[in-house]
Amino acid sequence: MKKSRSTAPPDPAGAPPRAAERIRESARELFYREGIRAIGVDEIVSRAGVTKPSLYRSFASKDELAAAYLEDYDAAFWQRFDEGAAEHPGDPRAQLLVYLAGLAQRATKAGYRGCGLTNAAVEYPEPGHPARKVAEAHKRALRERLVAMAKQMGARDAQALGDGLLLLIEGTFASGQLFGKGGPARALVATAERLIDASVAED
Amino acid sequence: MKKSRSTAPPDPAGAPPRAAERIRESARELFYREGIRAIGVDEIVSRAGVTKPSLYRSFASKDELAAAYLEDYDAAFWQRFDEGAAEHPGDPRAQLLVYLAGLAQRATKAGYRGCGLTNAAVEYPEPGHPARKVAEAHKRALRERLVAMAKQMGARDAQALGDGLLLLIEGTFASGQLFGKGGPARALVATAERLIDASVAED
DNA sequence: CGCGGATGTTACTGACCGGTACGTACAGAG
DNA sequence: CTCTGTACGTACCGGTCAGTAACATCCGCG
Repeated sequence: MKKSRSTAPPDPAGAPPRAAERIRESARELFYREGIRAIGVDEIVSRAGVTKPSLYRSFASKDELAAAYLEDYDAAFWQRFDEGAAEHPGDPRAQLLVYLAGLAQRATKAGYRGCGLTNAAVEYPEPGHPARKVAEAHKRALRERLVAMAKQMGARDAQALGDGLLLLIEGTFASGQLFGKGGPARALVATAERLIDASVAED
Repeated sequence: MKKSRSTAPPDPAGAPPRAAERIRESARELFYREGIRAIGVDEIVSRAGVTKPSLYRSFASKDELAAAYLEDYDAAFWQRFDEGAAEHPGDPRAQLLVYLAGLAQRATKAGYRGCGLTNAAVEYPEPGHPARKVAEAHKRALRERLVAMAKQMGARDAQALGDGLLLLIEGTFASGQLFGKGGPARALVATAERLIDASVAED
């Protein structure tokens, strides 16, 4: 029974599902759900339906695979962040609140696992680690983006408002996976609104 | 069992530094600094100057040792939280801000590692894990405490203010270890003040 | 057909993991 | 002095980890 033969889908657009791609997919699911340190490479390749040498032909090490997973995560984050913003062109306050509303909804569901990038930084405190470098770069970019939006909103102190919003977002990532359903993340939008309003008001 | 007096240790006072205590100490340092999954039991006992069987005479497993470490961490947290509160009896706003100011200072130093309890929950997403149970119980208690303080402050919606403050605190834990020195945690106190003021104002 | 690149197969390494069977040093009781 | 309980160390277990070597197979292309 060569079942693996029949399970292979007829690749539609000429591009066959490369082994590296399947590995990235299963790494993304398993690393995010269980944590990077908790998942061995054998589990990843077995879920991807490939073998270990295929993994090491595309990735130099497990650490580099973790970094690749985080780069995928980073791209997916910005896509979600921006697609909400597109609904309200020129209105940074509304743009941010759309993202926050979606985040709050996800973070108050059971089984929520927070931000893969933040989680990776928790798992790898060592400064030079490939995974941590990706996570830190992402968070720096997010901070800059939030400060820029705060400035567009007309905040008296854009840095302070941007940082305050970042604290709320990271707090949602963390408490979402600590409390699950009905957690404090349900207060996210109202808290952000209150904070923004108090930060752009006239002196 | 007859009058088993021999079960009690012979010298209750002036007890020598027992192996279990030294293990707890080194577990606390290593687990917090490097992460629980990153540290093997060999490293703990070698740092404690004892041997592995001594560990397993006092703790049923590494997971139980991790839970014990988190219980110590929980006790230390509340001691720090309460000792700041003692400076301002009857003034919950000032009590909270004292704690937040200290937290912000710690979280903006290089090498900050966040909250050991939150980190443990990130490392162990599995619901029934001993370490996770301690972490979740701690966070539930913290949430209740913050909501109670919000009520004392006269917030219109004490649950919302308490949850908002929890988001800020967790966000500080996370972003402190992501950004290190000069991170967004420096905005913590001002943000909290703004949020509290906006939550207790008259309608 | 033959070539070459990508993948699978099998088996292996050395290090490390959490955990344990068993021997030993010492203190108090008789 | 022996008996006994306790606290500790020595040496080891089976399993899992990340990573690799050697070789077989598939498949598209010329």
